[in-house]
Amino acid sequence: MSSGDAYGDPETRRRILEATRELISKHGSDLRLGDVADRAGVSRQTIYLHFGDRTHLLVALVRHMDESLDLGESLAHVRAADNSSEAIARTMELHSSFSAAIDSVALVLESAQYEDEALSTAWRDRMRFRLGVHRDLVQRMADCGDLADTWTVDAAADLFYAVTLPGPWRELTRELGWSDEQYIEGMSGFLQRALLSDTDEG
Amino acid sequence: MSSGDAYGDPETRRRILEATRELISKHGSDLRLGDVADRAGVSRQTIYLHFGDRTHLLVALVRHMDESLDLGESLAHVRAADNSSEAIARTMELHSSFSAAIDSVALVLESAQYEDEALSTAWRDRMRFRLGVHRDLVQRMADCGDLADTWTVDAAADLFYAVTLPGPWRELTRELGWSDEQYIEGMSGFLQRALLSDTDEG
DNA sequence: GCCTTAAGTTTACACTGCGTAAAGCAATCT
DNA sequence: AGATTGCTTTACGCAGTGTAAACTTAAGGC
Repeated sequence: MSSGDAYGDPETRRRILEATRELISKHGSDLRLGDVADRAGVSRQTIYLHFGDRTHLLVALVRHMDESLDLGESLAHVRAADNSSEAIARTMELHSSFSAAIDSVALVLESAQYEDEALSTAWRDRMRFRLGVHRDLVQRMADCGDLADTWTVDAAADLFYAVTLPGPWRELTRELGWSDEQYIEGMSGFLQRALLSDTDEG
Repeated sequence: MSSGDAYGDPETRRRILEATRELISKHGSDLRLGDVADRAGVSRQTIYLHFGDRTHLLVALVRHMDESLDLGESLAHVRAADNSSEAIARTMELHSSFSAAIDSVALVLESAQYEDEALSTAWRDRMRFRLGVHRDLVQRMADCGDLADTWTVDAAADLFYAVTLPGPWRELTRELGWSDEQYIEGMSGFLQRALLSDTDEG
């Protein structure tokens, strides 16, 4: 009912998802399905026909955004870095642009996940993937001998991941007035000092 | 109507706030005022008499928790540390116990702040205070010459603050299975390496 | 003892947003 | 022509918030 078998015209579906994304970025979690319908140029019931309920609309939105953002290319660029310091810097560049793009949706999903089973799994899926990316990165650092002795790969990966969550990004850039550059520079330096061995920090 | 002039019996007020806290830790942001009333042994209308509406109940809860937690003592213990490394470690101990105590409420407030003016100011007030505590701490490090040259006091304070927000704590301890000790140890080491000058990391 | 005020209860109701149900309409397939 | 698909329209049930008004109970003033 929810995942594979899409009801109706894919174009209509897409328009609804786009409308949802736009309204979330304006009104956060208190978006009304009626407004989404209006914005998509569709009746409210159509949303129910396509997605079943509010929750599954948001779940679909997560997938939709992942698909439309096409992470693969950016990740390849990170992996192409020829030293650990540069890899961290490129990761933070990616985080910066990515966070800005998904923040309003992330905010809603983050907070809804603890009240909603389906949303929770969708969001945690995403986060697991994110964690995996960081783990690979840290593993590479370790393989090069760049990871400081203090850290196991797992511990460093978890910290790298946790510290670059949307929350801290939001606080620094949205509340404390850091520019994108400041965030990238600051966090990169922070992580390089914390994770890499003292010999080659950059 | 909301802040200074408290309506009714302070004891009743306290019971309502306690009930709110307990129910939030169970049901998160979808607590129902009816349930709060039941739990507090009071009619639903009494809540409205005391707090006006749902929002101002939550605002009052923020103040209530701050008062009941009595931060002062713990902060004194942090300041009594005789080197920067130890100060960071003690800060993380404080964060650990504190985060666990307020997490469920923090989660609700964090997410609601972007939809609700009154809640937003209440929560940001709290966060400003938190930031100030970290800034003082970093200032002390700088005064001792322990802060790494890379950092200005402001940048280091912002990062210290942002990285120790409830979000990362929640992710590490709740989702990635870190124990309290692991969080304290891991984050302390992380911050010490990142912020302190290379000569004396501990 | 009587009056007043404060604190809280009870009942009732309006409003909003979610979700469901059913009938109808237009286009397309066969 | 008949059936299916995609969507609309109208209608309704339900839960939770917030408001209003009338009633109860207890404490204080004098």
